[in-house]
Amino acid sequence: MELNSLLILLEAAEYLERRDRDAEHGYASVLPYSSDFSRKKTKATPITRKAQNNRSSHNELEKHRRAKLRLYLEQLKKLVPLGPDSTRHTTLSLLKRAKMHIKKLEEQDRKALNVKEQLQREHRYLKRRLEQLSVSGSVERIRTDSMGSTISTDSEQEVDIEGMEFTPVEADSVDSISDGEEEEEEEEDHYSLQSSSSDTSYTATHSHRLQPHHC
DNA sequence: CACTATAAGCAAGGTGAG
DNA sequence: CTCACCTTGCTTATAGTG
Repeated sequence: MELNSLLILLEAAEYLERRDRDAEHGYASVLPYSSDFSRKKTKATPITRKAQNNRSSHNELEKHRRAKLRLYLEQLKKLVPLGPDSTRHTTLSLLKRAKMHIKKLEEQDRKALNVKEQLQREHRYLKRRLEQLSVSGSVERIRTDSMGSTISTDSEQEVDIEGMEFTPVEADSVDSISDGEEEEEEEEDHYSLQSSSSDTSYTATHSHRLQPHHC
């Protein structure tokens, strides 16, 4: 479905909600037109043949427009997960559901983005650590004097990072991290030096392997 | 540029079905 | 009574014309 149509439908949903709310309070809802716009019926004008033609063609066009609207609603219905009561739904309820669904998707998207950024930071951190260790020859020592428990190849570590799965708890921690995102962004280099909560747990589990000289 | 004609869209009010 | 549909009048945008 075109985004435009969806936006129009969402606006419609908001308008209908507002109208219902306003009706409860006994005052007219604000129309999309100018606020003082009052739709007055004009005095009856004699209906000419031409006017009749115009009118019927206009009716026809209006019918077309409604059909299009119905079509969009049908398409929307396919996109929005409907509840168990999916057999009975009104236009308004469908639009409300669509609105909720979009909000949910936006939230999921935001969370996924946070997780991705977190993983990227960890990836950068580990890369730097690896470089540091290679320079000091630590990696070579690890390879020679350990026969199983330590990391063996770069590719294996790559798999570790890529394969990391975030439990809901981790995702939450990521969320809490994102609250102070701005500071973290500007102090990105500090990431490897200062340990954030998840960082700490990560280095705690991995540092004993990566830093044998500390043992 | 001002005016007019036309098309498209919107909202109000009426109506019938469930 | 609620909802969807229909009709109709009004507004707005755009194209055409003098």
